[in-house]
Amino acid sequence: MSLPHAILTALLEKPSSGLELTRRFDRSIGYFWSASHQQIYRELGRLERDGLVRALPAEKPARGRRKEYDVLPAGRAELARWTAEPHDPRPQRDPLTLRLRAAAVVGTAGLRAELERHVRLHRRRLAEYEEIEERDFGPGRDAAADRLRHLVLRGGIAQETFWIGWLTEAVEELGELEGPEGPEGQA
Amino acid sequence: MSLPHAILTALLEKPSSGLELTRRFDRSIGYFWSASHQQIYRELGRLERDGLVRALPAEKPARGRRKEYDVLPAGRAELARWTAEPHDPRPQRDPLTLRLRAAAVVGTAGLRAELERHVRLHRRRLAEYEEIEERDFGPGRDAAADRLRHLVLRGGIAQETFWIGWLTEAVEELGELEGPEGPEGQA
DNA sequence: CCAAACATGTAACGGGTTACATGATTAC
DNA sequence: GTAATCATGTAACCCGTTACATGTTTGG
Repeated sequence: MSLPHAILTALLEKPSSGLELTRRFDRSIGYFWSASHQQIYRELGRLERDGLVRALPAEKPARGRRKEYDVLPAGRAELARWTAEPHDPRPQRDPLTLRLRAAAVVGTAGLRAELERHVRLHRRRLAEYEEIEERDFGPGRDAAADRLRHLVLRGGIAQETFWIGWLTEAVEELGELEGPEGPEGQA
Repeated sequence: MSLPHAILTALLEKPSSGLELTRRFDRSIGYFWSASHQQIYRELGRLERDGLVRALPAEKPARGRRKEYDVLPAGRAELARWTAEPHDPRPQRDPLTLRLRAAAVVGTAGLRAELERHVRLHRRRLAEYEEIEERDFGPGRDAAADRLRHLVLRGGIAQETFWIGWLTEAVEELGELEGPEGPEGQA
């Protein structure tokens, strides 16, 4: 039950239409909570029905017409409640690790290239983060109000750094198992 | 679409009943792919229907009677296919990070204690991993066949280490924002 | 005999994904 | 006018969660 709270957070930062939210869930917010436009419209409907957000009055509301939302007091209260409430970490589900375990049984054919591809993806993501850090939190720009935002960004950077390091180790390990000639299939 | 493949991997490692699988998904496999018994029974039914696994013949199959499964050739082939196939990393969804971002808008009240609780949870998980590492991969015990399993475990250890480090930093940051007297609510 | 533990399920529901539908605005 | 783009939606499906149901074996 986090999507509504992600939307409330986004709308408190800046009132938006569904499409604008979708765009923001592809960038900053999407770095730690992604959502498709279908999810967002469905959830906006519920939040409006439940009195947590409202659509700003438009002259002629209709399908295809831009609808801007902002957060009502009840929405802000609900977000504050949820933020302070304890939640256990979600159960782990990492397909790539699972595939390594599977490879121990059915063979490592093809996995090495895939791991290298993931290294590249994580490197790209890390570069994005570092660019944002330099732009938004460079020397002399770290305003006190942005401390939490910077903290979150550093978390993303550390996370990507972890992936790159571990995946690189995994590639080396597979290399030793497979030998220099390439994959051998069934181990 | 990873649950069936997690089950196939588990069954190839060792043919099991539904309940045994459930137990294993609470320990080793569950460290990177968790599943409830309801999920497991539902999925075992589908895998059997699709000819990927079979229930070992029992004299009188009935509800409440133990049913042991093992993997058919088609199941092994499907697992090998899936393991080698490219898959993009899943979209990020981290509620704790989201809550930090929300806290930047509605205030940090209560969050510090929650972060400290998460640090404790991750420390405990890390201790489990390190215990397993010492038991299974201690000096002189690192057989070549277990290289991949050890690699996966080191990944878990690095991941937990990342969380502990970042969350500790987050606690300090909140401490500075809130001051020594405690939370102040709305920032 | 009865309780506890073992063991296998069913049903309902919400979230996330994919595919598709429809209307409005803008640029050519 | 019409094609592209902006913008909001609907429908169907599967996965994961929660709650509940039912039968079997074991120990006292």
